[in-house]
Amino acid sequence: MHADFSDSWDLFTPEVQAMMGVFALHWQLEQRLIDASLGEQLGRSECQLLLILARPRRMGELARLALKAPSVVTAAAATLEAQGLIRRVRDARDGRAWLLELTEDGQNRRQQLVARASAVFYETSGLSEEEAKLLAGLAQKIHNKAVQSGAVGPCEGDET
Amino acid sequence: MHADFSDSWDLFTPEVQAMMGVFALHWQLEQRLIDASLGEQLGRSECQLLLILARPRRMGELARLALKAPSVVTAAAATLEAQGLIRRVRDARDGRAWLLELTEDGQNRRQQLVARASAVFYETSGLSEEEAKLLAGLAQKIHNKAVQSGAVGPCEGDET
DNA sequence: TTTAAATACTTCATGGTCTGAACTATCTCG
DNA sequence: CGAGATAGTTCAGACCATGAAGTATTTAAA
Repeated sequence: MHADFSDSWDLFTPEVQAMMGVFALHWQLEQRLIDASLGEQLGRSECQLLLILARPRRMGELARLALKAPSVVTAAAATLEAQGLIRRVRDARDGRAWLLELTEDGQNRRQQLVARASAVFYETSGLSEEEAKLLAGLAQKIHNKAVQSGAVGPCEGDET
Repeated sequence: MHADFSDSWDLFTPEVQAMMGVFALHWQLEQRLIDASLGEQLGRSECQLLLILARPRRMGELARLALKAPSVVTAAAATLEAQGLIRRVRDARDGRAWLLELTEDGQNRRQQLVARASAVFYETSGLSEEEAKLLAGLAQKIHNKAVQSGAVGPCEGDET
């Protein structure tokens, strides 16, 4: 159809162009990832958490990394736990905090999700593997910066 | 801040890394753009529409380009019109369709928004101008592809 | 010309997701 | 021990998007 920007993409500044690409990719990824995850009750937050959980993390950490409110993580964790994908363990170093870690099922499920995400990524972005790596490089900078600005918190002692 | 991935970013595949950067940037941009637009009643959709409206477009076109349902565009257009930022004109070539075009106020508002978006973009992404251009290049491919897959329409051949 | 089907947009009810405030439990420090 | 900070939880309300049904207009066939 004639609904692309081939005629007027140049009317946008590079920054706006970048934004529109980001919006488009984000929308497609979320949409198709969730559609693909049907059969289980995984929503957006659950998928995102699963992706981030490459290794055990505290819930507060997860909230900051996913740029979500803590209450969202609580809800998502409850869902994931109910499906046996994660386990909650008290943080030995701070009895207030929970560590979320993947069960064996969770690890399998995560692998599937990562594979699915890669496929969807290439399908919807149309990028080559090299371009994807390029984007990944930019992404690291972006994500780090975003997490920092999002993390308004003055140093809390959750580190040591 | 201890909540970054400096310790484990490499645990993710490049595709997942890219996704996480995209998610982060998208979230920040939407959030901060809307916060900045307070004082007027501009929501996410309204901002997005304003950005796309570099030149008059039909509502259906806008829906496809923004990857939203037509009803969302209807609602957003009503808001923008109520604020005097856009004007609705019947498409001379098809009396069923409306063309949305910016009023003079709308053009000013759009310029502000673009400027604001650029600022927010650099602040939250931490990218250089060159990197932004790089990202913009990838973005065009992405957006085109996304719009195409989204446009399931029985529309005649834009090849493919 | 008349009529049926397709298209562009609108309206509305519904559901999903996020936010923010108030709450419990635990830790830290004096 | 007690005050204040921090980690997580709960819940109500707002926001946004979806999808089905409705109106107006065009297109094309009878």
